[in-house]
Amino acid sequence: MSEDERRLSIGEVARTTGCQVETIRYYERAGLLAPPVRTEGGHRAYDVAAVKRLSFIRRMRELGFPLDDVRELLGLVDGGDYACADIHAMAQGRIGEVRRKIADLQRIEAVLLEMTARCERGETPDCPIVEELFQDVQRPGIPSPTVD
Amino acid sequence: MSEDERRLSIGEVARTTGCQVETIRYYERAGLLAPPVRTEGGHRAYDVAAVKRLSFIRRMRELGFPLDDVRELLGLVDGGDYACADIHAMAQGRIGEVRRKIADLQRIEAVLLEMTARCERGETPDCPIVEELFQDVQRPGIPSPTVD
DNA sequence: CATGGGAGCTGTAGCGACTACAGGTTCAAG
DNA sequence: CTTGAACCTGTAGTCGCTACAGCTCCCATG
Repeated sequence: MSEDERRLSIGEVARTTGCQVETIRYYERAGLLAPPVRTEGGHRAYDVAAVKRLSFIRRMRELGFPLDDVRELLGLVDGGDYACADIHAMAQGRIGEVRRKIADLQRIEAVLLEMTARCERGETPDCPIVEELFQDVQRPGIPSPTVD
Repeated sequence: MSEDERRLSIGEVARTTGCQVETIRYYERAGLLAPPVRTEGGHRAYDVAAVKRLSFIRRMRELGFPLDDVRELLGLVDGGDYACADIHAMAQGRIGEVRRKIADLQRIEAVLLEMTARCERGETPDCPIVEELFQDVQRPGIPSPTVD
């Protein structure tokens, strides 16, 4: 028996990929991971390919791709009919989102810094932060779309 | 009747605060906004204080505070027994989170840029991005906690 | 005064991506 | 053979809304 035929339990897969056991089962339910063969007792027994696939999913998730994107890309790879250009475009789109998010967060940081700078953090309930937030004027404000 | 006694419909409140009608009702259910008086027909009729409170909630949300924090802070303000220092600490904590998130996103951006730089976006299915993501080696990687 | 339609009402289900049980079965070490 | 960790299924909960469905209400126009 070669190295490629080794079977791993779901717990071993979880440890090697850094995913949680429940998440792996969730990915199977969600159609991202094919149902593996089972032992006589009904336990999942994964092969090396499944581990690679799961690592792929995990890396895409770490880069912030939504599961729909992961599913799409896996579909293309499975079919073997994907073009490098498509994947490039996907990554480019993601870069745009990340940049927008960074910009939003930097604006939020600036507002928070400005607020805390004016705060004397005393024992009295006269907090300029609270006062500012309770203003009835519409502040120029922080972008609404992607807040967090 | 003074200006302070004017009553507003939920739709008017939504327009002046920039919240959505459903969100306002959700905040009421969630215990952030006291149930307002009702008209004979059962429609909510808000006063000016409610509008201020809702604007406060909205601003905190825009700054990325979770509803639990908003609830807590409103509780303190309602009780009148809050200390400026506590609020300062809360804001400081939030600044830390924002900074961590920015750092994570910058790392993600760097990885995505590096990946796309090596991509020739051709018509063939030999994409270095896909290949990289399918590596079975554990990459140094992106921090797991706050991905997006 | 009737009518139409926009706004409001309640209650429930859905989103994304997990996470956390409860209550059972299997596996492997001692 | 016994123990207890790991596994199984199925369901419900998380967060902060959002989107119905199927009503009722309000008000302006004819």
